[in-house]
Amino acid sequence: MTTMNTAVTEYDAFRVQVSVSKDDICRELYRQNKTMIRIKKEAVAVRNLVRIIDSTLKLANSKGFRAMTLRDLCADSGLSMGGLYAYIKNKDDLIHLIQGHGFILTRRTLLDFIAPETDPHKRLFAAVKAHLYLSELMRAWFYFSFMEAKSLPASEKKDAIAIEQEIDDIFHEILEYGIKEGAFRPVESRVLSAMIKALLQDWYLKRRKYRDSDISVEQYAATVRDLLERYLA
Amino acid sequence: MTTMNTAVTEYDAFRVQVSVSKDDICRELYRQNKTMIRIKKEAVAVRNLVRIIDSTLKLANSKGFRAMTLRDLCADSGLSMGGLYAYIKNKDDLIHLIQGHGFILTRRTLLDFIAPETDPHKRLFAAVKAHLYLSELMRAWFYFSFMEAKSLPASEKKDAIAIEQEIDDIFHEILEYGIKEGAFRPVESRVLSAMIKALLQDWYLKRRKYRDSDISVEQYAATVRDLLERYLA
DNA sequence: GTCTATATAGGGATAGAC
DNA sequence: GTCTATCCCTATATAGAC
Repeated sequence: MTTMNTAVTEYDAFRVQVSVSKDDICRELYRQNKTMIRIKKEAVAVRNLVRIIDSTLKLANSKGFRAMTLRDLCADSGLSMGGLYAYIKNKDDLIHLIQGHGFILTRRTLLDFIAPETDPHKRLFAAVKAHLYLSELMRAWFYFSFMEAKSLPASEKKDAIAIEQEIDDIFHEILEYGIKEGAFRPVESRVLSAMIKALLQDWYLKRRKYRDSDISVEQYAATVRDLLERYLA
Repeated sequence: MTTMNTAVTEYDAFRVQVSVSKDDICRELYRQNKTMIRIKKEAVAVRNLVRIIDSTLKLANSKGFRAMTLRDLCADSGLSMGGLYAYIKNKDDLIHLIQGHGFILTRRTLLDFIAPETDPHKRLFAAVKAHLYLSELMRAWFYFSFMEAKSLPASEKKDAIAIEQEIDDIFHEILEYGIKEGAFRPVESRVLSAMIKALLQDWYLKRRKYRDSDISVEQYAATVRDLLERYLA
């Protein structure tokens, strides 16, 4: 490897490693929703899906999904009403389209990143970092999913809750394992894992605040680790 | 005082002390908004305001403010459309009506509860408890304000952000003071106060989860204190 | 002060041209 | 595959009776 002048942060490395590009995700979305989408050419469909999802996230996150009209969406994305309706059969399908990936990707990423770690301390920190870095990378998705969770149709809401629970469980398990191994002192692992999630969530819910205070994702991750290490020591 | 068989928790005592009843708050709201409200008899107005606000919080918190129709609201509150419009001039006034009090009350309560404490440890824990207990007492208000913050008209949004900042500052000040006094080790107090708020917020954002896990507000408060004490030691 | 009935607009959804 | 024009319903808001 050649020497580089620019500082490569751990987050940068993470970004390269997961490499979830908009195009990749929209391509996957297209393939998953071929029955609903009327467009046959993949290249065209993916290009428009990127625009649709970008605009939906932007508008819904700034004024709320319900307050966003499809005319707003068309104006922002450059599509016409007719064009838009080649990709969805109704407005709620936009939620469906967006929702599917965020949480599943989170779960996969968390598991991928803790898998190689056997030491409880390292496992815990790996999970914390994976969650923070991923939500940093896809903060619009995370924010949307959190804010519009109540708008989900019953069936999807159940899925969303289940996946949330799984993420909870990942942290709970790491804590329980660490306690059993004697790496952590015995604590109420249920309460603590809930709190860990609260801290991770704040990173994408209050993104602006942290940006204004010049707090980087690495710094935040380090503080969370520090807080947990001292509590568990 | 006579001895009692039922266990009186600290939270119960808090509730008595702040004694923010729905009626009191709605009476204050009525007086503040006399220009907008067409009803002249205070007793009548307050009774209806209680119903309107109760129903709005209930419906908006379950499906979102925008998704809630005024017909929903009328059905739930028992008022007619005409009746409702004696209290507001448009739907957004409902936000205005509800929003005003929560944060201001929080600030007042926080300051009241930390004022008598001089020891940094006690001050910090008093603020934590005051925030948790108040949000427990008025969780619908807190949840609504958080979720509908983006729907606020620009002028009110500015106020809301300013008050939020003030609450942040209260914690920041306690930490800085404690560090200066040597009661706490030197830490990044900005990051930590942001995290404290994240933990406090989670209590009302994820109320169901904590209820399902049988975690009481006192237990949560104790864990937060423990976490902070160990971090700051 | 409260109700019912009604006006109006705005937004979701579609038909059909190109 | 994409656009424009239009349909139609729903939800806000008001007028006017009681």
